[in-house]
Amino acid sequence: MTRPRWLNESEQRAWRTYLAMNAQLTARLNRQLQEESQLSLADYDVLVHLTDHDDGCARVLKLARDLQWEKSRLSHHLSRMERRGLIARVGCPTDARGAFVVLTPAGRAAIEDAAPRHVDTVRALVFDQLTPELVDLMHALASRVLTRLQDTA
Amino acid sequence: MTRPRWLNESEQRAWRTYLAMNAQLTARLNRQLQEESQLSLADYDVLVHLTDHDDGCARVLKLARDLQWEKSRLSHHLSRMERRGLIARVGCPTDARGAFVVLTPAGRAAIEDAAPRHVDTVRALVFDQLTPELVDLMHALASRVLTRLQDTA
DNA sequence: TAAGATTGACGGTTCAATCTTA
DNA sequence: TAAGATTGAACCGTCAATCTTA
Repeated sequence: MTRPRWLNESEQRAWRTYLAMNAQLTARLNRQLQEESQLSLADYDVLVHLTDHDDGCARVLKLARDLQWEKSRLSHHLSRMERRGLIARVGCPTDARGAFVVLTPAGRAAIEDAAPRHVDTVRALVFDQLTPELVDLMHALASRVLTRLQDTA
Repeated sequence: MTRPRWLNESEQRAWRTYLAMNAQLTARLNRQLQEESQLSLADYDVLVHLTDHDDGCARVLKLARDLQWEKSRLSHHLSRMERRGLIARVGCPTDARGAFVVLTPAGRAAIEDAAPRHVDTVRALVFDQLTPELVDLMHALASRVLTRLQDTA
C-alpha cells in the first residue's frame, strides 16, 4: 500500500479553520436572512438571479444553469416559492414544453428589502475584517480552486 | 432612508468567486466520499471526531459541541448511522440520563478506509493549487472572519 | 426545575421515474 | 428519441415538544 500523504501542519490548520468559518458563516447568513426578511439563502439566490434578467423573467433550465442547481431541486424550490407568492410560472408561447419563471410584485419587494440588509451583514462579517490586499487574495485563492474544480469536472 | 453600502468591484468579485468555489467544492467532496466510501461529509465528521477520542467513545453532548451541531441533528444522524452499523449507543453508568456513542469495528474500518482517499482529494483540489504563502493567507483570512463570527455570536 | 437526550413534524435536497411536446 | 420540466420517495436538518433522571 502507498502511505497516504497527510496534510502538513499549516495545511491542516488552514483547512480546519476554513471548514469552521464556512459552516458558521453560512449558518449565520441564513439565520440573519430568515429573521430579517423571511428568506433562506436559496430563496435569496433565486430572487437575485431573477432580478438580473431585467424583465424578472427566465426559463427554468437557464435559471438552473445560472444557479448551478439540479433542475429537480429548482423545480421543487419554485413550487414552494410559488406557494408563498414570491414567483409565478407562466407557459412559454414559442415552446410549449418550456416554462417561464417570473418575479411577482411581492417577490420583487422581498428581494429589494432583503438585499441591503444582507449586504450589510456580509460586509460586517467578512469585508470589514479584511484589507484590500486580503480581498484580492481571497479572490485569487477561490479562483485557483474553482479553476481546478472545473478542469476536473 | 440610508443608502446601502454595496460591495465594491473587488469585493463583489471575491465574494461571488468564494460562493461558487464553496458550493462546488462541498458538492465534489461529498460526491467523492459517497462514491468511494459510501459516507457523507457529515458521517465522515462524526467518525473523525470519534477516533479523536482514542477509546472511540464519547458523550452525545460533547460530540455535539465538538462538531458544533445541534443536538437534535446529531441525535437523528446517530440513529441513521446506528442503523447502518457504523456506531452504537451505550448507556452511561454514572449518569443514567446520558449516553455514550461508540465506534463499531465497521465504523472504524470505514473511516480508516475513507480518510486517505478523502485527504488525497482535498490535496488534489485545494492544496496542490496553492503556494505555502497562499495556505498561510487562507488561514489568516478564515481566522479573521471566524473571530468576528465568534465575537458577535 | 434543569440537564441529557430523543422524537415528530415540516421544509430542503437528491435520485430515478415520469409526463408532455419537439 | 430527446428536450424541458415536474413528481414521489427517501434521506437530511431545524424547531418545538417530550421523556427520563439529577
